[in-house]
Amino acid sequence: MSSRRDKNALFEAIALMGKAFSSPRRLELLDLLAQAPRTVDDLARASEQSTANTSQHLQALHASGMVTRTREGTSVRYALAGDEALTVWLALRDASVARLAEVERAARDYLGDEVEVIGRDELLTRLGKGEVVLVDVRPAEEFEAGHIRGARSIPLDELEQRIGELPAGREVVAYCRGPFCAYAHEAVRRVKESGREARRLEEGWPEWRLKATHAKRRKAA
Amino acid sequence: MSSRRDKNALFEAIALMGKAFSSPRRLELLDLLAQAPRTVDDLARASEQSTANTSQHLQALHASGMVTRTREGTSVRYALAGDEALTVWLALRDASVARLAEVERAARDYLGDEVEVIGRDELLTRLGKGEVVLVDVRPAEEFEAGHIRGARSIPLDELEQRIGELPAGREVVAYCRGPFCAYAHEAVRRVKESGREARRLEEGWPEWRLKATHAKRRKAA
DNA sequence: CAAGATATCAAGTGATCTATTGAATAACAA
DNA sequence: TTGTTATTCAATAGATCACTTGATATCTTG
Repeated sequence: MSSRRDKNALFEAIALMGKAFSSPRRLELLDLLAQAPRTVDDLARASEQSTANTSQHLQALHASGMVTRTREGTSVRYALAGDEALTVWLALRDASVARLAEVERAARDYLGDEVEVIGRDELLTRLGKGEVVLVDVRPAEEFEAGHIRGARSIPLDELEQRIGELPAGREVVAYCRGPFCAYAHEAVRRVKESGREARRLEEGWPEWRLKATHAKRRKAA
Repeated sequence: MSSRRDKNALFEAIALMGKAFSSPRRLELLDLLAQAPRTVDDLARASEQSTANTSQHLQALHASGMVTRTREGTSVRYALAGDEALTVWLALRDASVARLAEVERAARDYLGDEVEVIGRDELLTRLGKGEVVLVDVRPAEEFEAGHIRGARSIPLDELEQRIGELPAGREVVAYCRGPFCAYAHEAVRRVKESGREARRLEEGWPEWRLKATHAKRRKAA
């Protein structure tokens, strides 16, 4: 009992999953998969790297237990492996923001000026009163794979044309993939330019969904 | 806006923290630090590796933002960097158990036969009724650094001599560092050999503490 | 200030990881 | 079958990482 060999084996096994988080490319793939399942080719295009390299990283992620893989005709669809996997990724992301100044700096550079935010609770109460209109500005496929109840889909690149669709007199709230996603920031800026009130939802879709299922489970118990 | 360079920088910054989890040695150090702050020398002994190597890994962990460092006279004390850090580590640990068969196998080899467990809620109600006696079987320093309210400290290697201290007629519940810690398993086996009822608490100290502070915060809000 | 303990640094070696290239395979459609 | 598309494999060069050894720096105590 308590043998060094067994203990090493245990931590080596955990490190197998840990390796998933040691490469920026893999993290970007995880971030994309947190929105919706995708094919290799799709992920390669979205992360702007070669297909071969994407495939190799995806295989590494699969070996680490973070993603699942299903063949669909000629292509292969990868998906995040359950809520545990999502939870780890979100925890790492949040911890890195909290503890590493580099991440905050990089995020500021990437996202541009901060815009006003609204939190989960306030959004829910104002949505209930019909005071706001909630817009999902991610690409349409991601909206279809899952979205916040009551949101309408206007992908960022259609916002300019379709801004008239939004009912007047209500504040606009935009959300996208998460705190590092530039879409909602940009959307809020554009809506405000058109002379309307707008804020960004603090949460992105993955963390919203996770909190929602937790709440449901707590209620059920 | 939305430039590839900035996006890469962002994920590279997060991967800085991610690298903390890619080495089994570092994971073992994190696991130890989740119990209590410790000095380099102490950690080197506990993880059975050279001081120089331990120091290097600890510096890597420090660079990754997972641990803090304070000089104390001639030695340096490392500690986990806040609840965010603990949360990531626990999330990774749990996800790896859920997703990787290798971890379960390694854990079984290390821990030996499973013993009966008791959950958080049942323990709390039975503790309230005075039906159980809760024993912390970790080393005394870890008990001193923090423990479950109402527990008494009997380190595993003193259990044999001190087993008489335990009030008769009450079930014994033992806990230690977490699901991969062999102390509680072994303690339960020994207590049962002496003819008393005993179970192992499912949670270890770090996750118990984290849940407790969450509950407190929810209450405060 | 000298001695002793603790931690870190520096250099080196073997191992592992990353991204690239071009070839190989699998599923499908004509 | 043959061609087309999507994915994976194999080989490789360069970079990074892990661990060792021996020297160095820092703080405390006598």
